[in-house]
Amino acid sequence: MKPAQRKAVILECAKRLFSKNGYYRTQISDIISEAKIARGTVYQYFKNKDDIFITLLEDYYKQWEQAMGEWKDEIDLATISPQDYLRYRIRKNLAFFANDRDLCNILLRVGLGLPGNLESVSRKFEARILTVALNDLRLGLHNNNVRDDLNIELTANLFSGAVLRAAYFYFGGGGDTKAPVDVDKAANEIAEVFIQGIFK
Amino acid sequence: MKPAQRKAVILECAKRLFSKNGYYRTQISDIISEAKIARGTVYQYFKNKDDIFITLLEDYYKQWEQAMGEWKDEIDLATISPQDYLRYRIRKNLAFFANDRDLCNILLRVGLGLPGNLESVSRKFEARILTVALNDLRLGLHNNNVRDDLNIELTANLFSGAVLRAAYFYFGGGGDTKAPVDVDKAANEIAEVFIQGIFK
Amino acid sequence: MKPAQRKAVILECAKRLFSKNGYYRTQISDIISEAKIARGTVYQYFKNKDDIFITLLEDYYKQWEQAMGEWKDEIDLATISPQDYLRYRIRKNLAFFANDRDLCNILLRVGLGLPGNLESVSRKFEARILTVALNDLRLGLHNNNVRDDLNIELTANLFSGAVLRAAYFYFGGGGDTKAPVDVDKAANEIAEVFIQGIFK
Amino acid sequence: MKPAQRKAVILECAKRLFSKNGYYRTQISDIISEAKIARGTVYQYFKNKDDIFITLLEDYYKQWEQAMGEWKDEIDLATISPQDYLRYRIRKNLAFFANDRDLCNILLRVGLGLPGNLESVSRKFEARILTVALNDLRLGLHNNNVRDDLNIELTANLFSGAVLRAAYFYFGGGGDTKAPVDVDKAANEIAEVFIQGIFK
DNA sequence: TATGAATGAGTATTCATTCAT
DNA sequence: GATGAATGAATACTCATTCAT
Repeated sequence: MKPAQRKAVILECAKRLFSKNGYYRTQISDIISEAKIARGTVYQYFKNKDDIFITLLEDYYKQWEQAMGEWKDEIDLATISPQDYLRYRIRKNLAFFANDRDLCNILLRVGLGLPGNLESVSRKFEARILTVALNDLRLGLHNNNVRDDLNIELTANLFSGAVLRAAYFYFGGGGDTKAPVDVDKAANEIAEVFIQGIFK
Repeated sequence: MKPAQRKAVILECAKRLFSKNGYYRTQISDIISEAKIARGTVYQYFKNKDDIFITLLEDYYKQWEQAMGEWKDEIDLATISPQDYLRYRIRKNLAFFANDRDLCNILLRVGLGLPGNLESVSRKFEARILTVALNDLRLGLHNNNVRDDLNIELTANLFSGAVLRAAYFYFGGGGDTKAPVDVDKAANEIAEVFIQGIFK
Repeated sequence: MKPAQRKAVILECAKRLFSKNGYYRTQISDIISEAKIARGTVYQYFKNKDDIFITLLEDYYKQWEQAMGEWKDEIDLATISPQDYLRYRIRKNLAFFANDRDLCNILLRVGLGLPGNLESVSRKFEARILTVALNDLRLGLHNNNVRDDLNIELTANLFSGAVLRAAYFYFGGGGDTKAPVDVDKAANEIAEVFIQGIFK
Repeated sequence: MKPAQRKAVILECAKRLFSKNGYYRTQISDIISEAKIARGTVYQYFKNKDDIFITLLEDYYKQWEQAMGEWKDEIDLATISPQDYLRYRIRKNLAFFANDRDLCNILLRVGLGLPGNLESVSRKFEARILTVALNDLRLGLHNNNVRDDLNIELTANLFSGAVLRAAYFYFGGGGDTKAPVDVDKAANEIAEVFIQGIFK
């Protein structure tokens, strides 16, 4: 097996375990028996247990940023309606989280209680999601699409809280495989709830 | 000091520490030095560390149930408009979480990664909040106030995700004391976002 | 058993083991089985393995300083001959090292190869012994007792190297108990070798 | 690179590292990165880490024996004075240790705390140095040059302790290059200290 | 009831050595 | 011969819990 593959295997197993059991209850012993490798091998690829976790989150963070940044090719900002833009954003997020239940769990449910250094990585991601929502609202305000009296900071929190919760509802959680979700439909339904309350 | 007082002191200190550092990073040593008691004394009042955490959550759960159940005296279900009922519910929740930042943090941010037995307690609370939202929506549907095409299970998730996030936004988080929040105003603002999307 | 006693027992056992096997080959497991205590107990009294070693050396260093400083009551500097002063110094050192074979071994044979932080402690002691010898020679030079052409820095090294080696010869080394040594006689014999070469 | 060369490179690097950090703190990783070879290559030339260390010491031991044995061509035993013989011996030793600071450090400061098997190699060398000194003294006694009342076993210890310490003083120790030493002058100075005390 | 010294199972990490390529 | 990824035995240290005083 090539090094890159092996590193990927370790990450994959670690992800599954962190998702299921959290950081502390996942032990190096679990990871190596899951990945069928020797104890020392983990330390060939990662400095320590933290490093595995951070790598996982950072990778995911980068993927999310990339996914969110792809819109330039998918929609036409000049002509799209604010409502459709919102639908698009929600769909994009849902689709992203739908991809990987484990990372979804890790991001949405592992927070406080991580070793201090890891917490900040987790927070960074969360903060970024909030910021993107906030920026979208500001843009809408600037374009005169959003209700003038809207408390946009609060609304960004409501929105991101709601969407992440929906992602967790659909894609996260325990062992039993959930029914496949129609992401487009779900995105539209979420959008319908917010459209009236946000836009003019 | 009377036993009941002493137990309360332990809980108070534990709460503060769990809120700040999470379950694992809070050690018995921290609790006893904060509570200025001897190591063994903790075990006079609690079976073990888990027991402290569970007691904390269960107490909070009961308080929440009670707070949510008080509406019979505060509003008149027969005459209240659906919109006002929503506002009332949101306000009620915000006011509850506003009471105790530490418990707010514990509930909203400590989740995955607890020892198995604790996780279920944490989940139970969360599930209950969701259920209440769901029941409210069902009631609204039954009373013909809520949009017929609304996916109420999803919406309950959106709603509870949004409100809990707002609570965390306003009341939770780190050390710096946040500015006092006008709970009524915040509740109304949240309601405005949802009213149009939920009701007919 | 009182805490102070227990700490002393740990130090005693650790000393014996460090003396016999050196720092690295002495394991916490060895210490606890020798001291008949639990693993965790060691860490009630010492921060870590280093701390035990440092405590041992620092204690010994203090004892040595004290022993060397007692001369004010034992001899009369105003009337003592340089030769007798030398004899006295040697006897003092021999007597000190004769007290404790284990510490003798630790000091004289454990040096390079300690963890970096411990090395400096070990060096400090050695350097101090050298300095005392050097100061004595300077004093002799000043009092016009010592040969004018003597390279005193080199001689201090020769002298301390010789005396420490003699201490190790008489008191240090392996398991078999050596015959009891007449410290006074040995000190005089050592002195005879140096007196002619050092003094005018 | 030829095998013999490669083996020499490994030994050279290992020597430098053992001298600087001792046996335990020198790791195979250090040696291979210093020697710019692969991990496995070390084990083509040496059975294990111990083998490197032993080889180093044994080589040095042989060199020392050879150097000490060359006197037949350099001095004339029949005519040399006991004093000159002593000077010669000291010079010979100093010159030998002056050659290689690293081996000087390893021999003089790495002792107790080596893995059991290595310790004996180190001791053997030390014992040999002592024996040579002892034999010289016995010879002097036999030739009626040495003081009749001299404790020659003790004196051999004093002498070897002093000379090794002087070697360490002049040639051993840390990173900063010491000023070049006039070995002849130093040898004479050392001799002056001992001559009067040893000889009739 | 209160204490805090003692306990020991549990865990991350290291590093010499091996062996397939 | 040379390589370096893989191995796993070994080891220091943690921390919830107990129990004699």
